[in-house]
Amino acid sequence: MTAAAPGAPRVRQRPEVRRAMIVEAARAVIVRNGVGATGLRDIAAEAGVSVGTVTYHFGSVAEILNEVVVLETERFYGAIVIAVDAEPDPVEALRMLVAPLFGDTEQVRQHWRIWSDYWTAVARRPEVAAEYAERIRVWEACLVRVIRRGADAGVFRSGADAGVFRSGALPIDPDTVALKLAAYSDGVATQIAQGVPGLTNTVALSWMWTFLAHELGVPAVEIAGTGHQHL
Amino acid sequence: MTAAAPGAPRVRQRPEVRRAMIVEAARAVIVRNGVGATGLRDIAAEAGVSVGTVTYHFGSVAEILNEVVVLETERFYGAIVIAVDAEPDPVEALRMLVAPLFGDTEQVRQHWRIWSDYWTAVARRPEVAAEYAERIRVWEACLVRVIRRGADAGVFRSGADAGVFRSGALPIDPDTVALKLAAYSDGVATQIAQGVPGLTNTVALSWMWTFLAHELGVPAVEIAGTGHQHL
Amino acid sequence: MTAAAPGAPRVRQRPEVRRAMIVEAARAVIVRNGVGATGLRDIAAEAGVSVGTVTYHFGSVAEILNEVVVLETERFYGAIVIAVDAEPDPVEALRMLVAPLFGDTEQVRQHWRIWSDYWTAVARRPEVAAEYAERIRVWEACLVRVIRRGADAGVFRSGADAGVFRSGALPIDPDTVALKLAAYSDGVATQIAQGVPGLTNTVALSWMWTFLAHELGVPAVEIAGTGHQHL
Amino acid sequence: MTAAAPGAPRVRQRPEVRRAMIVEAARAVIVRNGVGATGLRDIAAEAGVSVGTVTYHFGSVAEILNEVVVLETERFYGAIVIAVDAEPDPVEALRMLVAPLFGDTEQVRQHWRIWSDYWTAVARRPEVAAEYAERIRVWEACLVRVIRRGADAGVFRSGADAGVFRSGALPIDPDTVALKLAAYSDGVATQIAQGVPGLTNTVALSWMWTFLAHELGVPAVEIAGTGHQHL
DNA sequence: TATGAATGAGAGTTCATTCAT
DNA sequence: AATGAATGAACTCTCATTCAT
Repeated sequence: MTAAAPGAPRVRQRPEVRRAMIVEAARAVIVRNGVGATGLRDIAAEAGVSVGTVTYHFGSVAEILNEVVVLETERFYGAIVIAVDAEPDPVEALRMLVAPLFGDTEQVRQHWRIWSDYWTAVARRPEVAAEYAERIRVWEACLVRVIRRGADAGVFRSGADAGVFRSGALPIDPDTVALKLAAYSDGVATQIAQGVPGLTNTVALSWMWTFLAHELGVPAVEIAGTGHQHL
Repeated sequence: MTAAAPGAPRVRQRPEVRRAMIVEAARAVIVRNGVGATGLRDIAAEAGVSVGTVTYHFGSVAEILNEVVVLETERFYGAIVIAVDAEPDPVEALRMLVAPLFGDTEQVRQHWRIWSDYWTAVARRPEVAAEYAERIRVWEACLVRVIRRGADAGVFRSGADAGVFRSGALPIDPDTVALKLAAYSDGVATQIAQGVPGLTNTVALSWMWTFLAHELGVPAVEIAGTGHQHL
Repeated sequence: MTAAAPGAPRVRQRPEVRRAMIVEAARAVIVRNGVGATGLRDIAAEAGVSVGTVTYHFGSVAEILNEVVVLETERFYGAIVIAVDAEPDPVEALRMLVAPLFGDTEQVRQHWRIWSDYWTAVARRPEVAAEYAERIRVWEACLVRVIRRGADAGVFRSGADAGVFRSGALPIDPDTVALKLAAYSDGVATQIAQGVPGLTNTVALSWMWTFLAHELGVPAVEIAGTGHQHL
Repeated sequence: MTAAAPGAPRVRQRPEVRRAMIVEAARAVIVRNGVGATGLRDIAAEAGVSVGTVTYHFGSVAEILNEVVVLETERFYGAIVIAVDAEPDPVEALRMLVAPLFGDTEQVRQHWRIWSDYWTAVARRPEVAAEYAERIRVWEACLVRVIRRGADAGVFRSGADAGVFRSGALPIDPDTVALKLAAYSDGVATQIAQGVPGLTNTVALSWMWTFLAHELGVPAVEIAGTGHQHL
């Protein structure tokens, strides 16, 4: 709880500062209680301000929730995407992009919690999602770029049927592979969030490497061991 | 609408019958509006009974939602699981178990809608999930059995690193592979539900086959072509 | 205050009964505080029920206000209009219709209070007014009928310019005269509501008779004296 | 919109100037939205100042509304009253005083809009009305003076019962006649505001002349024709 | 068994007013 | 003189739950 003591002196903040504080508070409430249980009064209490202050700075609760997700996205992926786009080696870029998804930190766990809640909340409101989709899908867009670079450079090769039948070199479709990986990582993160025993972030990450090894033919060398341990 | 005609005499039903009718009505409302927008009044109206009748038979709305998911699970997977367990050929059993996930029918779409909504709603209430986990995870449990049979029979082989480096025969862990597939299928179904362009059930199913080809070495013959088409 | 004591036992009423009780309570609040100061909680308190009960029976506060005006209209004018339409003598019918407007009773004062408030509140929402206009304008419609009967029978004659210049028999337009009288009575009632000194209902009524004497040539015999007394 | 350009430097104004600007803005908002929908923020936005500035100059929103009506009254009636009091001929003076009430201009329509809204709003607050009554009733007070002059000069004569029975010369009560006309004009203006079909300002004015012809015996010559046309 | 009127806490939102700057 | 961030009470409306019938 960051909530100010009752009767605390009224402190003025510039709007962008106060907005940021409120969004931060809302993020904390969402992480603790979930999007569905995040109300105006919870946010205000967490931010240590009155409800009036919250509605003064935001037109609606939905606007706050959207801001939280946008903030979360920028904070979580912003630096990563920049670094990845600057990395010349596609294989290394791929590692830099995927590894943070299942880092073993509280920040990662909170990220997935916000993410999964938000998607379900907006699933029935596609018009809301559309407005934010572009800003939110930065990770996936970056992944597409990385895959394309690797495919063009010839370091990624389609392994879709590797070991099953003798296919020649199939062309890689970056959009498809990116979507597959996004779906897979989302699904795995959801399972983790539900507390499946033995499914840690480390294990999840090894699964991603295995998946990419099949899809793009990249070696899953460094952490090869972890992928095979029993759950 | 299943709602009874207005003014129709409401017949007395035995509790289990009335409960089933209400759960059926609740399922319809969830499919139409989503779990988050399913209220007591909606359920009662859909069932053609009063709100009092609903609360007479159920202790809370949450209980109804749980029942819906249990019913959905039994209905969707019940016959499949029995047939799969009776199928001697593990490869055929695997096909029988996975194919229905992304059949191109309204029933399948409704199933995923209920499923994804429920998990997110329930993610914050692990005690609820635990009570129902066993009954809900029948598909996954069946998958574990099938994989174990195939592994024991030697028809499934670890293809985790197939085509990447020359690994010898790694042991298959049925629980792990089942969990992976469950996560993947959930993630893909969520993407479909959000209307990703080009991502149809047919495409999704081909992705599952590809995934299993890598994980278990089973040939993805029948529908091999679809998996490679551009999204 | 009709409000029930706190903790009073929950009493069930049939919907139409409860609705009527709530409308009655809303009427009392409007009379006391005005339409603009009539809120959900005031109505509930006055009716001795919870706010939930009010919203259970009415979809919105606006619906209640409309019901109050409709009730008020029917109660105030219903019997009068029937009697007037049954009265064969147009002059007598006219007296029966106009006299109640400024009867010296609390009911009449309340009526004008509700009436004036409602019209102003609704003036900016013509679509609301339209729905209720027909039911509300029963008095004016009845007046039109009476004037037409009297004009047809030749007992009313245009006195628009009587005493000013020698006009022959001008045709009477019932709609116009009715509208004039409605406007005049509304205006006078508004002045009374604002507590103009010396302006009583009795005086106001004499003004109506004088007005009609000029417009329709009916003698203002009975109360002729009062019209000339100094305010 | 009178609102200042965004980002424009806000000049310091002397209090009476700023007050006048705010009252002017409030008038515009009232005309556009009605008294009931005129809030502090609307006024501030319209005036191009902050809410703080508005409350710095005015103790409450009600005070602003009162000022608007006082301003409106002075502006609408001020010059008229002066001219009327300077006009030696009572009949001509009467014409000069009544004609502007239903002139066919936007200004007139705005005036009645403000006027009717205000009266209903303050009807429940007699203490407010009292404070402003004197300043607001300037028109009525002037009318009283004109009638008295005309009566004293013998050019107005009581026509209360003209054409009905042969009364001798009844004494005219200027206060009563003025109040009657005020009530009538208010009532008719309210009907116009509600959009009664066919009821234009021109027709309304002819009604006023007819009314005064009866009450004071003045000929309704100039526009005599319009008073009789069918609505 | 079944009903549905009644409840009241809690939701988001509005808004006149306060006051530190 | 002017600002505008901050306040909190009050608003309408929703809804799962209770319980007398």
